[in-house]
Amino acid sequence: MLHALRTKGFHGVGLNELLGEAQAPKGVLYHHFPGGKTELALAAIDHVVEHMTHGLEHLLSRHRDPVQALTLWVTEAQKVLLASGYEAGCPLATIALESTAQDQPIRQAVAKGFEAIRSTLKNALVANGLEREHAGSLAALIVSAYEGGLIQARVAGSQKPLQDTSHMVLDLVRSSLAKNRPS
Amino acid sequence: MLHALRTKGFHGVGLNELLGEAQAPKGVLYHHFPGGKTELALAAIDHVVEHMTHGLEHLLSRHRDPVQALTLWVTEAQKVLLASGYEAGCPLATIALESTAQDQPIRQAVAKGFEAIRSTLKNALVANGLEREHAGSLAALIVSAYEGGLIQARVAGSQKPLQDTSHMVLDLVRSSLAKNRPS
DNA sequence: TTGACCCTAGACCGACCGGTCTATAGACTT
DNA sequence: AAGTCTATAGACCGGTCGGTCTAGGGTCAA
Repeated sequence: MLHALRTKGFHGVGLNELLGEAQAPKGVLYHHFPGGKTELALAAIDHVVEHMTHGLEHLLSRHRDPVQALTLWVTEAQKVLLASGYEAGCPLATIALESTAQDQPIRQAVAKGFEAIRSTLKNALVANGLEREHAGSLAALIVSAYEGGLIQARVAGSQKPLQDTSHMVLDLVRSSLAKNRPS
Repeated sequence: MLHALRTKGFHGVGLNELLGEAQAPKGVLYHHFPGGKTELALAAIDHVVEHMTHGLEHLLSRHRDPVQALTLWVTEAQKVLLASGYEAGCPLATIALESTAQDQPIRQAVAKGFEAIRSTLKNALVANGLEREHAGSLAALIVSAYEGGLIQARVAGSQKPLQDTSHMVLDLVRSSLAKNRPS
């Protein structure tokens, strides 16, 4: 589901196709997920959000320098993108854009996910000396850049837009931290 | 088509629904667009790309300070987003993420669009004293931030993520320009 | 061994998808 | 006025969608 979601999007995946790949019949799906495709997507979203925030927190805790952690984070995304032949971007972004006002539950889950990632980043930045508001804005930019960079790289079939973007953002983070904690 | 594309995405819009709104029968569509839905989407993409690049160039030519032009650009996007009840983001992003490796023509059109916007921004930055490579990276970041900010704002139902993001980016552009042209 | 219960399997459903095709209305030529 | 050609209208098509429903297999307790 996750792979399909990030490559084709919610509407792009067929339930039958999905179940075919998984060698599973419909019965079992609707037994465990009475909510059908939507509930399945929600579970996938929750899963990916947890995965992302955990991975991010792990990197941030392992590396004293947030810039280094973020660099590794982006590197990982680039690896995944490349390995998938520029098909696998961020699942959250795809679902986010496809969702309409009717898909409230899905939208809320995605929004919560972005919020969680921003919050994780913000806390790390605050812990490194940044003022709260500044850290919040910077966190929003990091997420934006990540998503936007992935979008451009995906359609361009090239790492360049993502590399350029992350290069600029990392520079900004670096200088922001240096300015506020000139230890 | 454009409105539908940016709110529901390519797969999310039904052809019948579209034609119903437009009060047009199928015949006329397939007469003018033998390629069907795909060709229609291509036309819509070309249209929106032209609209965006023209608008951007217009703003850049009108205002000596690129930061001011970009500020107005973002403000406009915010207005549209708000007026649509947080439904209308950037059509390019939605299509970009939904497209699969099979949708080559669509992907190329979107990629060309992003490339055009980046190029426009880059030229403006170079004209204002930035070194070429730096300008290219900064242009990529601006586009990334714009797209990523819109995504987050859309699902969050709030301008904040976009505002935070653009605030940071505009600061960065401002300081970059100031550093390289300390006139 | 029997009955109860849970899970699985996949046939089946109506709705709707994108796309095709024929009939025809209207304008333009001669 | 007759013929031609283009643009319109929408009925219709097979395929696929997400979702439902029933029949059956497996595993318990008694």
